Amino acid sequence: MLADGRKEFIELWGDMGAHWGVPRSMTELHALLYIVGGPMNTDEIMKQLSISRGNASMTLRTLLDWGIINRTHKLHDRKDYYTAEQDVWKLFATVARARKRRELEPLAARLKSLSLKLNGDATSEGVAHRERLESMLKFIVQFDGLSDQFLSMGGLSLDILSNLIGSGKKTLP
Amino acid sequence: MLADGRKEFIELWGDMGAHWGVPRSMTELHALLYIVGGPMNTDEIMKQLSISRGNASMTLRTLLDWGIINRTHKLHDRKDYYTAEQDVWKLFATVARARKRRELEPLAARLKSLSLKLNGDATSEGVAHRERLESMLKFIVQFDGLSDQFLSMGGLSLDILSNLIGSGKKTLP
DNA sequence: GACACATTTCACGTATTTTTAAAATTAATG
DNA sequence: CATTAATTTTAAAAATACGTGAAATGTGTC
Repeated sequence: MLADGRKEFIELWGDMGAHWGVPRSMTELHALLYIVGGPMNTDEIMKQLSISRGNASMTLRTLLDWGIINRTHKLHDRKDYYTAEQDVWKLFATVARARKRRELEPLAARLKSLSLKLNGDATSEGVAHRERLESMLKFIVQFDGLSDQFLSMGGLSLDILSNLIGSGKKTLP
Repeated sequence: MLADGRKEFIELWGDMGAHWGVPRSMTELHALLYIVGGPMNTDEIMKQLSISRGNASMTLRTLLDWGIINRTHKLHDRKDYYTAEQDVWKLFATVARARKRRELEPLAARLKSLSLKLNGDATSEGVAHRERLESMLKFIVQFDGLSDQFLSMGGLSLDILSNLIGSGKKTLP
């Protein structure tokens, strides 16, 4: 039913997900909704991707949790319909923010408490270890802060920053 | 032999790796070398992490490939010794560049060829699909370019950019 | 409030990935 | 050039993650 190019896009997106440690069906399902553009219900999705109802249900829920798809309804139809966010920047920012919250922030917190724990150790070795730990921590905190700012800049950030950093060299003639 | 805090750091780093789809022993081994700071040989590493020689060997090779540890030697000792890069920015930039090359660039290439393939389809549906595909592609290409610039800025990038973007608001008093 | 349909949960089997242990290869020393 | 030590490869075992289908739980309609 879906033309070749679209199937290939879905596969491609699935490969990408697999590479990133995200279940293949997660990114595939999202790719399907993204490329189709309009709302689809669970059965249509199951058929297109040939996945089970259970899998579809769990994956849809996770995508909803991540905030990159939405649930809608049609009149006189009890089925749930799903649509993907079409703004690529929003998509990216949502996923990035979620990852940041789930991974970077807990990491920083654990490093911080570890650093405190090492305070007691006054041996030269202990001090050296704490220093290394702290430069790691410092980096992560800085990176975290920068990504906050970056993500709150909105969709034009990429253009703006490219110009800022590259001192305008790389723009088109 | 290793104090508690260090063990915890290794575990923490291992957890992080697992989250990112990288084998746990990969990031653990790197964490060990990073926190210890000095050169270690395979046997010391095996003992500390209680992993097999085979595992240690394969993991060390991969870390060498990634360019985040180095091989050294001691006089009158045939064993190989390994040290981790201590500069956190270099560490980050190396890993990021490798990921970029291995993931972002092939992705962009595949999207590009897909977009061409869809050119033949002149139905309104086909056109809509190609448009979505192309906004995705455009984003990825832009992002790719920006990260190139970012990664070539060196260790002070984080500070500099924070000030640039945040218009100096978030610096210390 | 009971029926029909839709969704979610969960225990299970399957597949993939990671680790191990042992065999093979490579290199170094006397 | 043989012997010993170190490393890499390999194949099997263990661990983990993934998807499935059926049963259970919801939800709206008559």
